[in-house]
Amino acid sequence: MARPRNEVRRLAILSAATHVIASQGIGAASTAVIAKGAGVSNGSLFTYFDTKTQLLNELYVELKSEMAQAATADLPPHATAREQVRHMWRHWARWATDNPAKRRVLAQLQVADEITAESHQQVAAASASIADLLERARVGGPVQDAALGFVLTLANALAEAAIDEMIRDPEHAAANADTAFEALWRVLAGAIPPTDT
Amino acid sequence: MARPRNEVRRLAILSAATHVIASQGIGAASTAVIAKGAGVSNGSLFTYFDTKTQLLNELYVELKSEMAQAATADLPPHATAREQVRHMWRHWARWATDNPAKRRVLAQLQVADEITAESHQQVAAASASIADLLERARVGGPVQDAALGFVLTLANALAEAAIDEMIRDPEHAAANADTAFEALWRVLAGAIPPTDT
Amino acid sequence: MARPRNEVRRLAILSAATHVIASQGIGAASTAVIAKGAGVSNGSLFTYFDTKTQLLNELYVELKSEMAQAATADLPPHATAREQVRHMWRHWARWATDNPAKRRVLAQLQVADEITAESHQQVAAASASIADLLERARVGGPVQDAALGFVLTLANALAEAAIDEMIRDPEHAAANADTAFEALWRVLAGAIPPTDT
Amino acid sequence: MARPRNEVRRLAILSAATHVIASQGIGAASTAVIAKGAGVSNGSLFTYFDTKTQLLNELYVELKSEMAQAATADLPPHATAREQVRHMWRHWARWATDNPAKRRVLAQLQVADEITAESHQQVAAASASIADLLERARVGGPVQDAALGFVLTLANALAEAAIDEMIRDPEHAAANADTAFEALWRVLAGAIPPTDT
DNA sequence: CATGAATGAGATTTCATTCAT
DNA sequence: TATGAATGAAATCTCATTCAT
Repeated sequence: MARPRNEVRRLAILSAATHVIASQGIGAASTAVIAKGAGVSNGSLFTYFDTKTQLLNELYVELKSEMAQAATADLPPHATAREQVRHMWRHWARWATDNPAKRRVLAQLQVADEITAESHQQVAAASASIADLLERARVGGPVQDAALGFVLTLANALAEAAIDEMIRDPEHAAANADTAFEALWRVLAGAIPPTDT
Repeated sequence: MARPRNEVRRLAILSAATHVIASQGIGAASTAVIAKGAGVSNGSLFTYFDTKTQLLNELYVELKSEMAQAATADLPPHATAREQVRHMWRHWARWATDNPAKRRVLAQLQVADEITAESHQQVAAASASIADLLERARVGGPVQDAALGFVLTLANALAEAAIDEMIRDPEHAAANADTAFEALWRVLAGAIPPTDT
Repeated sequence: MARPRNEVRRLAILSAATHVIASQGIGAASTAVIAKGAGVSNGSLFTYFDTKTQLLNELYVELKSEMAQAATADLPPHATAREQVRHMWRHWARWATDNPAKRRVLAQLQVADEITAESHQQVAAASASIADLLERARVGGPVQDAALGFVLTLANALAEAAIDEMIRDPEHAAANADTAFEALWRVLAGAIPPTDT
Repeated sequence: MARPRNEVRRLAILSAATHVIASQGIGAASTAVIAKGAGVSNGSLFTYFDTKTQLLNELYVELKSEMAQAATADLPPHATAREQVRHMWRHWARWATDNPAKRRVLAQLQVADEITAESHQQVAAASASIADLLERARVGGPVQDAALGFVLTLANALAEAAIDEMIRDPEHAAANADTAFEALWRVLAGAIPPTDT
């Protein structure tokens, strides 16, 4: 079954999957429900995705890539590392708060057994520019000798936790975002520069 | 008296569930497989747990409580906050690396839709001493004004990420453990004392 | 398993079965539920009744016999057939309205597949005095040449329908009882005597 | 268009259910057995009926409607009430003796707990012309002041009992049919016209 | 004899996937 | 290519009956 040309339908299916998983949980996301949500027949879904597992994997890669892209968009090229990390962090947090459903889905897919090692690798590749930035930011800091993967995991965990809290308590979102950024930066660079917004 | 309800069997079922979920994922953990793994008949499982959901919830609470208890065992009462956090962190990490299967299960159950709000509350109660310690540790630090829940989430995410990495790369586990603790401490207290192990 | 001596328990089980079936339907009457209703252990039930089918059959015979006995109690020996039938009918209706649960159970058991032919025969034997009375009453009437079983079935159906209605609409129970008796009598004897009551 | 939902298959399932219930009782009528009897896969049954309960309810309504329609087919419009009731009675009896399996099923479903109040209402609506006829027939008779529901119940019980007997003893079916009709008529109208047949 | 845990054969229902139309 | 009916394996849970205590 070659990939068909009607990209719109494919996206409709992925979108429906997102909404179903976000609102009802991954357990309720049967192919029938997803197809209906996409306004597509049950059987049609399988001309766009060979298996349900494949659908889930593609969704995972797509969402994670979108998030990575949002995080690193418009990075000011000549700013300091701290400025760049702060920029990234803001965009990351904005994408997350703007797309709570996608975030919820990502959280579920991240630990789902159906996601293959290959997908995780693809995601890592798509997150390369985030990795690059963190690599630069940690130079001279306390985690400079750790494995980069470890630092990435740490940073990601921190960010996820912060965003979770921001979504849960929108009123203090701004303050928490700042606090979280400072925490992230302390982990990376260990110190706080004298002045900065 | 009839055959008494056998606590050993109940634990065997929970243990079987742990092993199945850890090795095959939560999707493969049917009651049939769990029962067989426990050397128990399919029907018998349901004399120990009314529903599969209940089994999962009890397993979650049990594992998380065990972890919390391991983390806060033998806390030196008169040590500094930093010493206490370090102590907790070491025990936590040791439990996690000693029980990788339980860790994997916990990671899966934490985001499973079957886990009820009540179970999450029970877990929070069981983790009270961890919360207390972090509450003391952050005094005067950069996150002292954030919601405690937020700090807990942050610390937990950090620890989980670190332990993930330690399990993934056992050779550098010790070094990573130290790095992670320093990161955790910086998040909590913001500064590094001049001397300490 | 010989019949045990503790008749009280046996009756408690039958009574519990009656209440469960009457209120929840025969589908909800598992041996566990019946046993609990009788304040008896699950296993114990099987020392009083070899199988669930046997329990149901004994219950059926018991209830039907009780009803037949109630219907023909204190039959005035020298009264006319009409007087006797009326007497029987009144007692029958009273028993039914006084024991609505038992009635409902009887209605369910009558058509249950578990009731054996033998039980139906036993019931017929227990209803012999009703049969005798009807046999006498129909002499000279329009159904005098039909099979007696047929007449019995007819009379029973009529009575059941009437009692159903009396239970459903208690306010007009008395009037309906009279109407039903007249109907019954017309079926049996075909004519209404000039004066009576 | 996909394969269209096949009415033939739906009827095959209902028919299989009828045969199983008639010969083995409602207790033996598992969806697996019914599906196999219909030459249909287990899962397929559920594309025609959402639940087993629904299947049973539809079967009940369908059979009862068929019976009511058979009973009131070709009613001579200008005949006397007695003629019309006799006509109805004959058709009713013929349908019943021609379809003994359906009859047995109806008897079982009538008292099954799975049949909903709504189904009973639908059945009542489908039996409206029978009710109309009885309403006309009882005018001036001894049950003219009773609730119509009561009269319907009575008539139905009488008919059912008679048909039971006719099926049980086919040799005397014709004679019993006549006897039963006279009984029915006496209940309704109280008197027997001088000449007829 | 009483108890209630143990058993395992079903029962109903869901669902990814296939395939006739 | 789109549709949705068809499939049957699997999943959860129930229950009559047995049997260790």
